Amino acid sequence: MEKKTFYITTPIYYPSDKLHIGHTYCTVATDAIARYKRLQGYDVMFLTGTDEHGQKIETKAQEAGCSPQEFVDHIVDGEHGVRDLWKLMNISNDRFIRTTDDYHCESVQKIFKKMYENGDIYKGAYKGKYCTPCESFWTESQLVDGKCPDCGREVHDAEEEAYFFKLSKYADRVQHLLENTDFLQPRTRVNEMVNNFIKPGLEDLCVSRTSFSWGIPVDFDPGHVVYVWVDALSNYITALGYDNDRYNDYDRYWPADYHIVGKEIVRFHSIIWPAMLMSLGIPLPKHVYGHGWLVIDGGKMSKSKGNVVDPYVLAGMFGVDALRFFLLRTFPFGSDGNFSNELLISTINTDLANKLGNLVSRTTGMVEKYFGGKLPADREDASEDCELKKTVCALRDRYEAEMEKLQLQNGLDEVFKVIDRANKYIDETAPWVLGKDETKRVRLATVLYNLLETVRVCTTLLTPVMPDTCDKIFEKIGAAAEDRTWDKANVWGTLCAEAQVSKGENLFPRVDTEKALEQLNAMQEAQKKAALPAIELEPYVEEEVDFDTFLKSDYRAVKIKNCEPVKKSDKLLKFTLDDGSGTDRIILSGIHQYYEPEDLIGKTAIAILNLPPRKMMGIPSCGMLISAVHKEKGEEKLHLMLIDDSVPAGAKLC
RNA sequence: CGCGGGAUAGAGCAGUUGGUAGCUCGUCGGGCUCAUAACCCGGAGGUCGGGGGUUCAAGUCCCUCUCCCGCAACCA
Repeated sequence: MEKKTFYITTPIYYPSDKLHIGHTYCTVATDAIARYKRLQGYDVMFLTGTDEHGQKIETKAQEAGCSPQEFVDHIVDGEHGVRDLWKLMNISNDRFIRTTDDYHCESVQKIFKKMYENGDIYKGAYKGKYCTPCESFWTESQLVDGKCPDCGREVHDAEEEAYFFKLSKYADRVQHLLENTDFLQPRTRVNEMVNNFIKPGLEDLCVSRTSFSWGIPVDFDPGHVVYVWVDALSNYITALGYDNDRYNDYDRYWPADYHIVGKEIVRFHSIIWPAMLMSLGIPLPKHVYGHGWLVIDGGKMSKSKGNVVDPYVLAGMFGVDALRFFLLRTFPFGSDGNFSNELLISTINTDLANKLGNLVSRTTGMVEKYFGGKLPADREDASEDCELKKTVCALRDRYEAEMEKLQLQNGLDEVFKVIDRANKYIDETAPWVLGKDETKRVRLATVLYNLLETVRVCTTLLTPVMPDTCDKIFEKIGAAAEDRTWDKANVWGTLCAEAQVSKGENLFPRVDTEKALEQLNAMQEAQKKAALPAIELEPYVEEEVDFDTFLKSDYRAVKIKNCEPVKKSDKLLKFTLDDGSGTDRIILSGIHQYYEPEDLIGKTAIAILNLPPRKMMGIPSCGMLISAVHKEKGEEKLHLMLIDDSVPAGAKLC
């Protein structure tokens, strides 16, 4: 009989930087689900990979002084790269796709062309804010204080020729999909998508660019490269061989059962991706699951905060399985979870060392101590065994119910309830008392066998989360290959009556919390410092500015007559200035995080007056105050240029 | 101003269709000695963010307010 298939994917990660604990969380979770399905007997296809194109990579490569391809090769295949990380974390992906793979590029060109030919992609103009020195387009919302977020310089309206996908055409069908099916999970994500993106009206989507070149060329229009959406999202089908000859599994595995994605990219997977597939006329994936984030102290993990957690460090200190277990046991999969080293250590000590590890240790220890590692075959049941047996046999179903909802933490919780029960059972039956009475040998053997069986079932169900550790436990309790299956996980009495049992090494040594925390803090501190340059300067402008142009810039000393925060804005301050002309001048400047308004009133600053007026938060700003900017240890620093108060208002700088 | 999420014992969290408020850590007391100073039992500790409403009954449903976090579109 043909096995049922199960196709599951992680996002393809963007290798502009090393991956962190958040990526690891997502991939480990997906891996555990894939392993769970394999355990159940499914024919599983588990895909992960990297999304390697785009301007950011192009820029990063330039900074590193290598080609974009060399840059991504290093991050993906280099030491401590993406592949290394997944190998370390024992990720069982069946396939790994890179969007720079030849077959993927070919397929994407065909997909793009198909959508163009069926009329869903058309040529138009992409309008945005353009920063000439950076050669970058930005959206209004990306701008920092109305300026280029990369270099801080002024941007101007510009447009470039681009291809657009008729996303709007599919808005109704997508809305129906989200609202009336279980396509997008957990359900809480649905409102977010519909209210934020669909109801205000879906705009057509820009799917090509000419402003950078690191991407898949549009084959029928040189100069254009395919922009991220069509390129990246297509990976889920090209990796199966859609429109290419590299693989041949599309018919077998598509549509996908689950795309597991972080909540930040739910939008792309639940709106754009289905619309693209509708356009291509191919079936939609069954589910998109948007998991939560690991946050630190309630806030987002970020490089600038210097609180990014390195999975290599944690796996090295505590072991891969302990880390995998912690990630899946502790956090509810659908919502955010608060990560901390303290929590990690306490989870390892409580669940893994004290409960699971200790249960295995005391059980196997007693089999060795009282029976030399091999139980006799005779049994003598007692009434107190019934409850344990019933609980253990019912465990698989309870676990399955949670796992099917992808509530991994609840599934694990069910297993640990049984482990707790087993530890209690030892207390109730007091084997050490039985051990002192020669006439109770058979009863003692029964108690220990019941414990071994309990351990066997729990271990089977923990395998998807801790594959290596579970193998070790199976070894210790003498479980044969056929005792380790899903089918036997709700059957009592599977383990051979005279199985060879050995105690061996402890599975999870207790962690000395104080020492470990100290070590971690020291490492993270060192890492933080090493990663950040002491002082970072804006890149120098290579291009020359001719003298006449320079002279056109009208820099003047100005007196700050008044200064107040702009309502509803975190950053903007509104300055009322005396520029010597007799008329007040209003300039807005986004420096509230550096200065309090009352500290600036009465000071003398420098402004350029003849910039075209520009509205921010509805208020026109006539000019710009001049500040000196740089970065210290990665932190943006800004100093407003204040000059001697004896300089009169309006004095020209030249 | 918009959208979404959150607020439950000292800390971190769970609470499905409304029906005696749970778990882990910590804390206090007891038990046990097979085990990784672990394990087992018991106690203390909660006006379930504030206010109002529906109901025989609300942590759970409705309204409103306060505070925290995130998102705001072509940015993975």
